[in-house]
Amino acid sequence: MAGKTVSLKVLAAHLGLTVSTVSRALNDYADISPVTRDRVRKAADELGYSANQNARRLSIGTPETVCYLMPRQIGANVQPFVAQLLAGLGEALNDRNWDLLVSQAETSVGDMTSIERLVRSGRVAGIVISRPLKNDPRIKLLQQLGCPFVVHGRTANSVDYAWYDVDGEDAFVTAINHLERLGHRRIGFIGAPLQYQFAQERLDGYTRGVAHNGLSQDPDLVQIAEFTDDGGTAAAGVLMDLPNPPTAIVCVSDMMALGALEALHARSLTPGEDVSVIGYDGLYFGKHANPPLTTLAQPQAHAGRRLGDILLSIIDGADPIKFQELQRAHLVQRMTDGPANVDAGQEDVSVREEPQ
Amino acid sequence: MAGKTVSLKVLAAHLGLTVSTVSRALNDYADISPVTRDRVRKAADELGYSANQNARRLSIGTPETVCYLMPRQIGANVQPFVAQLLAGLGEALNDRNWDLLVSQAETSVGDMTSIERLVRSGRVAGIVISRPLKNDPRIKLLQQLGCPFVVHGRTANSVDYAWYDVDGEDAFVTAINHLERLGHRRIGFIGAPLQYQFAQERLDGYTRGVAHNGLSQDPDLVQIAEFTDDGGTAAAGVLMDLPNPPTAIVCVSDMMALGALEALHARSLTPGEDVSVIGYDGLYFGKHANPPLTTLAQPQAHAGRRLGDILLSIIDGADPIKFQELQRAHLVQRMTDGPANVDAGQEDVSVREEPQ
DNA sequence: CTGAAAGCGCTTACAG
DNA sequence: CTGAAAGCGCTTACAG
Repeated sequence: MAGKTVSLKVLAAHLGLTVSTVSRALNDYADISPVTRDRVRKAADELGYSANQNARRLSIGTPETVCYLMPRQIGANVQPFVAQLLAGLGEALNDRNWDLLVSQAETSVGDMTSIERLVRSGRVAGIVISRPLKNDPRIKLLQQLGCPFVVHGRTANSVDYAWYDVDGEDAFVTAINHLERLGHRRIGFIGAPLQYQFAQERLDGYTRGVAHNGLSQDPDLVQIAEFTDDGGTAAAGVLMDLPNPPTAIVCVSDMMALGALEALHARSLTPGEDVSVIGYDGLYFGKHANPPLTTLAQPQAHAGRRLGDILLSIIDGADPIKFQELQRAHLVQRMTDGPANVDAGQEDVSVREEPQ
Repeated sequence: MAGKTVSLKVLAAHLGLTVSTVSRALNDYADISPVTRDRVRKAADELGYSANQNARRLSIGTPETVCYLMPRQIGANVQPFVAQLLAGLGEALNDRNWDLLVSQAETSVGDMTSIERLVRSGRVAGIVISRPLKNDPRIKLLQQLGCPFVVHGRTANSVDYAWYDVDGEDAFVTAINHLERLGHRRIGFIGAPLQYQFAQERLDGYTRGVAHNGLSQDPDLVQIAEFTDDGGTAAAGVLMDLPNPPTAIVCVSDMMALGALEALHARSLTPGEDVSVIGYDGLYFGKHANPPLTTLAQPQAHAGRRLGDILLSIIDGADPIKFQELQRAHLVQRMTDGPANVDAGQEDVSVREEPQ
């Protein structure tokens, strides 16, 4: 019923003042008498006045809005981190009463078009993008458009823009070191398509860890598959069916690791005893896997907040390259890592190679 | 480098026309000569012109924007459906080039304030809210403000607004019927705090199913707990430690069901054999639970798209109460449901009641 | 301390 | 078919 929206003009008339005075009173101009200021404030509250933002933003020349470019689903994966990221971004923006827009394009080309439109039509003052490709054309576009942005993740060449990422390479070195201490010498790697930078980074970490520890560098131990649980199952199947299978497997994501567990179960192998498996992401859900999944957990909780703060700083004029922040993942030991059991793998293979 | 944003005025000057003509050419007015129209279009493309939306929307009198009020986390739960919902909403809005805003308040009171501000400041033409309370004050507020909205879920009294929901009551009747056919006579219910309407609905379904099938109506079989996996573990613990424990348990969410599985494992009970467990949500992840979780799956995929379309229809003037859509959940049988095993439960209790 | 006026970048009757 | 002008609802120099 209070459906009628009240404008500055109406409020001013109600007070017997001009819009000019009322506007300045509401915006805390110093040259407004305290008495008037309070009168105006009170009336605004009573009438439920709230400045029309389209008008205000047109006038002040900024959209006071930031856009999160939601990543498309890769494979069948849901994106459990999106809600958390948005909450954090929103928190950062709330502090100055800015708005958060969400956009998701159907295709990569669509992404380019919508970024260009979003910026050119003055709808956003900055953009956050997630999970970039190795060589992501959106970054060059944003730079050309002169639009402030921050990347959640990194590209191959990440020197000249702002990003916030978790050190996947370091994480995989950590995983390999851990497995080496448990006595593993042949460790498999289940990866995702390498056009994603995160996939490449994690493979680099695996490669470095394996070399550094003098472990087997058998190329068959590296399996790239579709970025889903089924991809993980397929890749683990290939690994375990090798003449000389690994005693441990590291996976680029928890979802792929869960798939890998299925492949072990199908071969009557016990994860964590016969074969160790380590995932990546730290999904809460892994706690309830069969058995509970050991994983490299990313510190996701503050990513959104931090990305928001960084973007606002850049919009305020800070130099983007001052914001290149690398977080560390940490190992969360649950039940799928354990001492190397060389026999188990071998035995299994010989059984399958000599059917009854 | 193309950082300069080009305005109508610049474009018009470039063409030797007035902004009036150029604007109408771009907006497909019939009274513009085809030749001019094409010339204008071409120049706009070349200069990368895109109408400033703040100005445009101020002029046409609608924000062309819709807001999704993101639910706060309940307990430790992530909201895996948020990304999917946003994608669907975005799809519906994309068709007319509208924008999607996301807002999350810290508190319920904050929700009220931000809704009022969002509407009064002319930032949004409509709002989508998720997971309402039994008696949700936001709904009355939106009605008073005269702001078009649609609810994802329902309140206790849902006659006079638009909603899109899954029939939780029906789903739980289905679950009870299924378990009854498997021979279960004592079925436990693990619920969430009843201020959420979905929690009440699902309990109603349980109650109805149990009564209809003449099963035990022992009040101890109903356990309300915190809406998390730990809550599920605690509630299942209470149920299984009853003198006469249930042979099956239905849970209001998959997350709580996963917690319940832990309680069974802790008592060396095998889910699906000794005690059946059925969850609700159809989380993909349940596939990898220990053992894979039987669940009532909600048809989530199109919720966002449908909510978006409904909201746009209402904004266009349609009567909200024409949009009250109830979807059905369906049983996804994985490994945690099975024939009643009355002995197991009893045996277990007696063992615990007579320590060695 | 307050008011009158211009301007933000569009759209859209209204003339011609 | 095109142009000149008013208006959307604000903000902000500029007078007084």
